[in-house]
Amino acid sequence: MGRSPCCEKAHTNKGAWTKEEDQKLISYIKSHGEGCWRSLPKAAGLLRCGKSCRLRWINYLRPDLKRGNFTEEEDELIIKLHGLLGNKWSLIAGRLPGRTDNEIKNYWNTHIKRKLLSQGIDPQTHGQINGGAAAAALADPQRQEMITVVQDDMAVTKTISTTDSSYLTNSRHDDVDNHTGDHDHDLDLDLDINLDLSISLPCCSPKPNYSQPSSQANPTSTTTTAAISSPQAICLCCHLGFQSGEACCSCQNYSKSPHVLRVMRPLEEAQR
DNA sequence: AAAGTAGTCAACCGCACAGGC
DNA sequence: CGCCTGTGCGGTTGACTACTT
Repeated sequence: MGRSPCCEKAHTNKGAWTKEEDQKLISYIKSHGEGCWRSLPKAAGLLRCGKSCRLRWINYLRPDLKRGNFTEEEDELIIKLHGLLGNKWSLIAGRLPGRTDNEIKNYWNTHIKRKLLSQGIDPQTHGQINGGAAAAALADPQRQEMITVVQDDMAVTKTISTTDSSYLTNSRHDDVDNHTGDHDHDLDLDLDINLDLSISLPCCSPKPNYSQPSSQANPTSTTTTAAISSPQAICLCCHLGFQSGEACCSCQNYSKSPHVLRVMRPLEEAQR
């Protein structure tokens, strides 16, 4: 069937953005807010495709972007998150305040890949290039990552078994829902998933939407989850090597900030 | 100084999904 | 239920810059 083009390409500019275009986009979004990207270019007086506007805003013009070099801590976090999530750049970016998926993707491809290769680590499997130990560990059928999800508004949780290693290597954010559908027996509940992982750098600058009234409307009922209350689980942050309170905001602040996803694993696995 | 090469990163492309109709 | 639209994502490209010869 084929999709219709996202815009009338014959009348749109392409390539690098000019300062004038940037200014138009910024001032339009400042006064009207984000959203409705398809109609935005016309409304803002831009000869650009809506997708192009969105990309420009998200990757370059957004005021909360942190420009500049990545820190060692960010490096570490990206590597660890990539080991867990694969090429899910948007999810990884969600854990790095002020960084965009495109930026992280570029950084991965230009810096981290090379860094890992020079250390003899396969950037895809995160295993030793000659041994592949980590990849083997990932494929271990005994391995069970317990992901406890705290959903923003519904104030409910669910636990996902990720015995299937494809969950870690192939799933998109939205595939998780498919995954849950395919493995209902692994689930406690059949609900939507908020993939807002509660992993972040020590600075832990909160995302703006965390403070939205709707998210805070009912914080108390979400604070108790099976994983939290269970002594048989540890926080992924801790598992990844961060000391409690160092990078793991959720360990310390979880009860205060329930709108997080905690990736947990059984204690016996962690103790192995 | 010029040419060639490598590295970086903004931007584009195509695909998939959600939701409305 | 199927089609269509809007949006977001990951992969890729290509322009620009830095470095080397």
